[in-house]
Amino acid sequence: MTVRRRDRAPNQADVARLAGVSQSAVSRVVSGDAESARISEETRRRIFDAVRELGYVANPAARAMRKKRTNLLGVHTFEAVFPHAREDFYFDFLLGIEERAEETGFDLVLFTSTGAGGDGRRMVYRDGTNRLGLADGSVLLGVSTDRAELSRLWFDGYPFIHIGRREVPGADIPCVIPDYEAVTADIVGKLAALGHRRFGYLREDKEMEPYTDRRRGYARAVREFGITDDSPGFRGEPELSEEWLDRLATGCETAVVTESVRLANALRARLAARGLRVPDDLSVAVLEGAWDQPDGRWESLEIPRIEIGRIAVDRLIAMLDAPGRRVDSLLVPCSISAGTTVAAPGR
Amino acid sequence: MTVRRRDRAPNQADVARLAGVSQSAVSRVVSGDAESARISEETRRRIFDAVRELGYVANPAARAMRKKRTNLLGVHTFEAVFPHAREDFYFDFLLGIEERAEETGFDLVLFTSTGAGGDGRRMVYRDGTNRLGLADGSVLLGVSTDRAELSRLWFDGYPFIHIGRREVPGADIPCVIPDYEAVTADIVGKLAALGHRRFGYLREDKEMEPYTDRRRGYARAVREFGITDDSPGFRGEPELSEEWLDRLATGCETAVVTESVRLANALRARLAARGLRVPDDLSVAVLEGAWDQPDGRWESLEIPRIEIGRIAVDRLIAMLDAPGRRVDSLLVPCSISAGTTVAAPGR
DNA sequence: GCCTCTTGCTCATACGTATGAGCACCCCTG
DNA sequence: CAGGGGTGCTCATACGTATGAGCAAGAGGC
Repeated sequence: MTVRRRDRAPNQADVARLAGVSQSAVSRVVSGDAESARISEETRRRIFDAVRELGYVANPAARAMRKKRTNLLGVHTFEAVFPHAREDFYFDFLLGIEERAEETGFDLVLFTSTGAGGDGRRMVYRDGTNRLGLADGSVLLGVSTDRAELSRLWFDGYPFIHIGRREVPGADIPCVIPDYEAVTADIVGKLAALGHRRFGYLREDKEMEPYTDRRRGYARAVREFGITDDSPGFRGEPELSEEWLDRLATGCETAVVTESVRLANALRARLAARGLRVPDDLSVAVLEGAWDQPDGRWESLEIPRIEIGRIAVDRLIAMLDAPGRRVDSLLVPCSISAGTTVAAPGR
Repeated sequence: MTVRRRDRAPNQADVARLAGVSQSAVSRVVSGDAESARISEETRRRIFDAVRELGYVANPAARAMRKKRTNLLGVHTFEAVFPHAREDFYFDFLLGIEERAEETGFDLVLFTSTGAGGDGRRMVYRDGTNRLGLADGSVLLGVSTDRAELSRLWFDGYPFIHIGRREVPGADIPCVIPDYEAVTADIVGKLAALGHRRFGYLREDKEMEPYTDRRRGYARAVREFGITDDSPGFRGEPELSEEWLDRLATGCETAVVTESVRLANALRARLAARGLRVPDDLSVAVLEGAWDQPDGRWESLEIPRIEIGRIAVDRLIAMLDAPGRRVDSLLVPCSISAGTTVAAPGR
């Protein structure tokens, strides 16, 4: 006998015909539902024989439509490019998500097509379709989160979880949140323990939650440790101005906390131009995860990204298992990554 | 008015009711089919209004079931763990696949669940379901390819493409293949041009296509360049024996070609134990992609992995667009990655 | 011999979308 | 005003699976 490659996949009806039973009997047996206990051993065998002979496999789309579950978890980023480079901020989150999806038996959909509009924006809703809808639930991430889409997703009752805190009025977005507030206070505490009393704060020109969290943590630490900070950043101005650099040069402040590696690098360069060195003349700590730099490691944060990815998947699955039940956001502690850019105040 | 979070997603029937038209009119308008041109501007507007009001989005499962297209491309590896680490052999393939999927407007499903059986094996067919079936087509990769599953997929008419050559009797597996044969001949040619005439060949103890391809290329080069090779590896024995090392120590052979970095490293270590150095006493080339080593770069291959990933996606899409049409396998040229482990024969 | 319970199935329908066929109406032409 | 042709929709059905309801046959009890 010659096996022919077939063009149409067999369905349960085909199996049923061959086994001499009804389609529903086939469904009961192959899907292993509760009623299937009441199918005789003999019939069951005949059905499985037919399944094997025809090479039947369930149609996932039909199954998904009927059961309203696809066993897929989605991953969507609002950035223009899907973050797949190792260096990328988001890569480790993806790693954790993947690991946990694999362990829990879900497949993962990377929603890359949502960016194919050509306008550089990634949209959830496009052409009258919520692409995420294909997945039972999704993990969202990205700095440029679209609040309107987040809000709509929530009101649509779509199960999702966001990595990083995002707030939308009226909605109650479930997030897994690196605890920037606490670790910021910790890092200030560490500097205070070294003897620093006069601080400067250098902020990004952004008003998103991750930054306001850091600022809240910083402000709290300032109160708590009796620190003096008259820097523009602390008052809310994002400038790294000549005047402030001049003032730093006077040695008035002994420590500066910056919101990003970018700012820290800029600060160091401008200080160097004035003959000042880090950490000898000024201690600098960075409030984000910092890769190794050519000239030493920044005192910075360690965000447990893989862990956060895993947690996000777990919480998402919890939402799927208990629809309707609200899932709270979760703070995940971060640690301090010791670097070579802080020291006891020199003078 | 207070917006309530809804529990059930609206469907076309809901939209139709609100707009005062039939469900099919809604389908025609929102899916933008050919007939939709024959819906009046006025009705179209009413439908879109209703769509907006209800927040309707098409159900992807139902749409997939009806159109038999999900706009999803799958990625399946036969390895136990999904290759997501940068260092991983497969990572760059994934990168290319992702890039191209994004550009062509497909989403990507990472079939991670296929490994959740707990037995360490990744299966396509499990629990009476071909998980890949959810995607319109899939890219398969992995060294430990399961021939039986490959064969079954092919006879089932499922559109897929394999990265790396794999042959299954009776089936006609479409592959995207790094051209190991040609680049192996090239690398031998390069050594021959340096003046090497007596070669040794060190083989892995595996009989898979990627290795037979290399061996074929090597054998061809041996004929073509008039090379002498009496090594065990060339005759088919995978041993790195003491006797052969002794013989190498006599300086009889001036160049050795190995099938893997692993073997090359072992060779170098054993040579060093005999006081021989690479490339001073012996030139060594490696027939696979080699990361940088602590002690210099191996003369080796450069496999255009990203490019291969991209090509795989393109060919897969071609299969989807022309079902039934057979798609040939494609050889992709590799280049030589110059290293520090070959030199002109010294003596 | 009648009733009830259990076993082992089948029937019928729902899920949401897409689409060929068809129908009513209007406009135009001769 | 008959006939033809377009316009703008609706009807009905298919896709493949899952599942509540139901039915026939046999077992068991009185």
